[in-house]
Amino acid sequence: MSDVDKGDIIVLLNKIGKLLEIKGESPFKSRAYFNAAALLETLSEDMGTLIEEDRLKDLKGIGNALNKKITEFYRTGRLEYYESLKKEYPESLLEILNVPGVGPKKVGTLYKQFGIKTVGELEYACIENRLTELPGFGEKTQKKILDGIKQYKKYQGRYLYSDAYGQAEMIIDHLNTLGCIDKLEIAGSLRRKKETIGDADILASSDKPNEVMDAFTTGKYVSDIIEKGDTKSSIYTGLGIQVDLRVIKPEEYPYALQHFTGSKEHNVALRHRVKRMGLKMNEYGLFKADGTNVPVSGEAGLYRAIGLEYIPPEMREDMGEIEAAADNNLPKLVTDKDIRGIIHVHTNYSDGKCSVEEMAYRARDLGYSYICITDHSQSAFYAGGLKPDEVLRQWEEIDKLNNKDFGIRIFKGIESDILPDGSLDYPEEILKGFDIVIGSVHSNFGMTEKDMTARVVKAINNKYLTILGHPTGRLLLSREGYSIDMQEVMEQAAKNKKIIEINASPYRLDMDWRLLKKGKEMGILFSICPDAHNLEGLEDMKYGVGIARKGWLEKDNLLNCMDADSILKKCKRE
DNA sequence: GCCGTTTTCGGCCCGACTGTTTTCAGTCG
Repeated sequence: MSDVDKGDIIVLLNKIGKLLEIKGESPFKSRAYFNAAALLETLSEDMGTLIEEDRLKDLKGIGNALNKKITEFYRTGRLEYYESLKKEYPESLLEILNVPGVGPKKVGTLYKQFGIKTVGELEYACIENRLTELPGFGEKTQKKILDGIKQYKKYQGRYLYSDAYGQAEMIIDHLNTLGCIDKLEIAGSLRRKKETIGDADILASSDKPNEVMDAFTTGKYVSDIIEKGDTKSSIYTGLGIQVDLRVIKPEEYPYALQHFTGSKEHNVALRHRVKRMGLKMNEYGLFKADGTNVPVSGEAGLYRAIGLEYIPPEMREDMGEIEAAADNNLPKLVTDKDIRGIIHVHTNYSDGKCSVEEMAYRARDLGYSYICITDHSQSAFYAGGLKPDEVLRQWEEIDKLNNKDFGIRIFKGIESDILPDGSLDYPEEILKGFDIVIGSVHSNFGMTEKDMTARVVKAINNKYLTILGHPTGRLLLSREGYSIDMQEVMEQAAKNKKIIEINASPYRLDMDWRLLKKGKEMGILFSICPDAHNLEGLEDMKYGVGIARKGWLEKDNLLNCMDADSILKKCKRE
């Protein structure tokens, strides 16, 4: 037995697909590898079982050849075909594909003609002015590649949702001052509320596209213009984020909005469906075989015209939403308004900036009916974790505030470290005084998956733990989560009726939305928590709601959609 | 490399912009 898991197989298939593109194989062959990888991604069944029972080949998209290759890799941890492919086209070529403006064909040519294998070698060749010697490569291409490398090295091409959203909003505000725009909206992964964003897409409808494009490319936020056309222009903002603006005719708006919201996978699946219906779909319309357009009213009308319920943008990831929409079986997604209260807030007792009272007042003003204060526990010395006597002092203060009855209930909580041995950070007599105990891992990240899973599982089995905080500890774009078996964690949480946090901080958004749907099916209750350290942090709740929506959650799946009394009842220990 | 109310062979989703081209390939979404 090797320790290959599904993620390893997906990575391998994608790598093979890309190397085949670089090699110049049939695009349909490489696509077969990408399709298989995407298929496995949506699969919740255990890979081991599937392979042992020889049911892999029953999946639509996996034939004889892929079945054999996946099985070989799963059993031995090695795929001979891939090893020989790597001898021909080294793995390091894949990194070059991340440079904007460089695709598989160019990588292939550069490798065959110049032996360029890395981003660094490519940069050097550009500086040496050697690229222009190649047919099909000119002065401008070389400059574009050099700019692309600069961009890639600076930011690796991805941004936090919150950063990208801020830039897009600024541009929308600027364009809204024009008089000639009919409709204007954010599209793309930003509209789908992905946790990180490659670029921001904005869609406008206007009868005067040139005026709109001129305004877009001359705004104060522009640091560089990448391209400028009648229907599409792209710029880099001061933060280095690429923003694409598309301008279309007003009558094309619903079709274009759907198209440019994506995801690519959702749209491919949708077009397959549309094709089977004898229709054709693109950003300009929905067409019958004779070429006449099917008129629709809005994006919802477009989905209706192809026999589907309206699919909210957050769900458009080809994770089963099309099938659910065809069966009129889409969930009624949670909204910001469903959230009744805030859990997971730090104050100046530990590493927060504000007092209990200040945080509570702001939460009240934001319309919430309760707030649960959860400062760090005593072992978190780096964050000023609370010693038992400080806990008692905070409880007194909370009791006093609650007696004033100023329009919001304050719960006593703690974000207790889950210590390396899996225990919580206070003796029982302190733990039992909290209304809510969030348990989080803040130390010893380097444990093996087995040990880390055991550590967290032990905490989940502790009767004083209410909520498992940021379950992987990841920091988006900067720190990988610790290795942990989330399947096991979710099973234990379901069994022990423990709540799992959706940390709404835009730096975390942990747990990952891709796991939420599964957790929901397992009957797990989640809680959207801002992990706020100041007043502004309370407004991060909206990011968590977006992630919950991506994970198909409804208000009944969320602890903090309950009222204050129900929460206390829910969190009461036997 | 996969698949079949169009098919066991010949298809496989669709279009804009750029650059290097005299009609198109590559990249991107």
